[in-house]
Amino acid sequence: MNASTSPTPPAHFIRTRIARELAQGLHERVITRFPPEPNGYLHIGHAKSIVLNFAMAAEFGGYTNLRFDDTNPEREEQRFIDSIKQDVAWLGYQWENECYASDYFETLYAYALHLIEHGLAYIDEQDAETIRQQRGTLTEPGRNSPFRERPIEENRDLFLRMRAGEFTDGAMVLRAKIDMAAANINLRDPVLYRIRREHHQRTGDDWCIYPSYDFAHGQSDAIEHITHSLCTLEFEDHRPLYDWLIEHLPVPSRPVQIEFSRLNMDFTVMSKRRLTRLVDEGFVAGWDDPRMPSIAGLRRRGFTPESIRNFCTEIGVTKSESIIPFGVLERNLRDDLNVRAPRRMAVLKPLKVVLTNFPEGQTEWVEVANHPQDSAMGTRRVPITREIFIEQDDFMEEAPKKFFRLKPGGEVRLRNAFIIRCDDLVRNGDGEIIELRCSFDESSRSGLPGAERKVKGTIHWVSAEHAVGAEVRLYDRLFNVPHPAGDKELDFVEHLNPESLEILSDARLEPGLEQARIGEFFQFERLGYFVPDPDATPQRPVFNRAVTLRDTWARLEAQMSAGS
RNA sequence: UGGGACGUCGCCAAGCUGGUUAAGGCACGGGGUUUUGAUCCCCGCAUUCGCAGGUUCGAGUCCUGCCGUCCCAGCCA
Repeated sequence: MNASTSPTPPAHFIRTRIARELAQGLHERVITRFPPEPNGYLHIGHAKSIVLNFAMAAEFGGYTNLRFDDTNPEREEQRFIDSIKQDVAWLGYQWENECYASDYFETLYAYALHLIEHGLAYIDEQDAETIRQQRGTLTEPGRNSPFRERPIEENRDLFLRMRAGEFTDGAMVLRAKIDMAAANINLRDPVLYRIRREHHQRTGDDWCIYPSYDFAHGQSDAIEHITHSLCTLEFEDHRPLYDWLIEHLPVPSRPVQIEFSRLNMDFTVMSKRRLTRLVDEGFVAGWDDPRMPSIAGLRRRGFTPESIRNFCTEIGVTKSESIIPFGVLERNLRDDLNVRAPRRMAVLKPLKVVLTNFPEGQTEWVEVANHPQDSAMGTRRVPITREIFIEQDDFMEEAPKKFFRLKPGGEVRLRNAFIIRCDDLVRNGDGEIIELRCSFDESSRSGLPGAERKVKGTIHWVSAEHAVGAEVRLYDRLFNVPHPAGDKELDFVEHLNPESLEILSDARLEPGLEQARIGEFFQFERLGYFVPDPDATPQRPVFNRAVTLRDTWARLEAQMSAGS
């Protein structure tokens, strides 16, 4: 491990428990695993699990395996394995071993035989529907299968032949012989092996029988000497089965399962099934669409591994269900980038301004700090000319009293330059303002004594002649309700926010930004944090807004309009 | 109605075997600094721990009962 997080990680029940166990000498070190099924991309919810697993192992002197739970070839694909590895590595974690449940198929098969030989498993020839009916309900016990008392030798023979491919898919299954009357339905003779003629991405056609999750997971943990098998709450009911199998099998170690609550966030969906639908049905551009809560999407959007790790640490680990506001993740990004991102100026929606007393054809270069609080980040030179662009939002013809930006007859400071006064407006045939004519105060240049003069507002700008045209993509929440998946009546896609993506095709960037590479990030002053998008070409820069700056003014504005 | 789990400030979340005034973060409110209405810095922010009883000198922490929420009846994971 390597990824550093907060200095003092908050206490949580798993950390506390492990620390106590170590103190008691129950383990020498902690070995964990992150066990994704390769049937989709990783999302922010997985990040919580990844951070937890790697943190526990790292803090207690062990390591973490990356293990693919590939027991169902029907839905698993190599491309998902590749993306998962990329995402875990990008988050900043290095796994000790790359493992696959499928690597243990032979051992698992031997374990199954062991169960059979000890009279603890049997071959059931009933179909799925019959087994389901016999299982009983939440309130009624199940009934024994007519095959439950099949002699050991016969079970053995049938299982051997199952593997040999003598039977058709679904013809029979191997079931654990536990208790059909158990209150816990997982203990009502759960299926351990099923026949499935499906090509496996790793074992090819070697097998036509595949172990179920319950049979594969705990035993894989034991084989890898995992000390703590951390999983989410929905597996709590499986723990008795997990323990039963470990207890009755000649496994090399005895792992324990500990459950914690999964991550939920508002205004998004987190289940792999729903995310897959968004991709497959074209509601988003792909798994790496910047609006997706997938790791790939967040990465493309501009989130940093640090911000995601800090977020996962900050939200804590408990057994209580919670819904974290999406804004918490965004704030973690701001906190990270505020310190590290070089500042630049960019105008998203340009409004032309002519500085009437600025010499025509002249270019002045102003020295600008790359970071207002961190002089180590150096300075750069930015050109200013007679014609510049400012943000359309930074001018109002009829402005409210608290509007500190430019208005007719008003003054404002051009960031890093000088104070200007708006003298005139130029309109087009439709009466729209298409240009401002301003004069600047020579004595108020940055660095001169007159720069001390205070004006209410400071706005950013870019030299018209030098500006780089670019496309800028702004993102808003993917859904317009807090809990899109929680609607009983409406399909969650009905809650998709039609305005989640806004493309600005006429943005003007400070020169130099066209050189930006994937992986770099910037604060466009007063606007937010932006990163180059892979869609960019040498001729056409494309930037994504990862997150806005905190905007107290927008909040006030909203309050004012709501109050009036 | 069976089993498993959870319920501490608007959102997260500490709180071990019961013992002074119920951590911390975020959000929020107020003030200060500021050529980003950003950042940063101060200050404020639960007589109360789902509810009701009980045990105790003393309970968020123990007991009883109730209420609410989530998960489980795939040959998915």
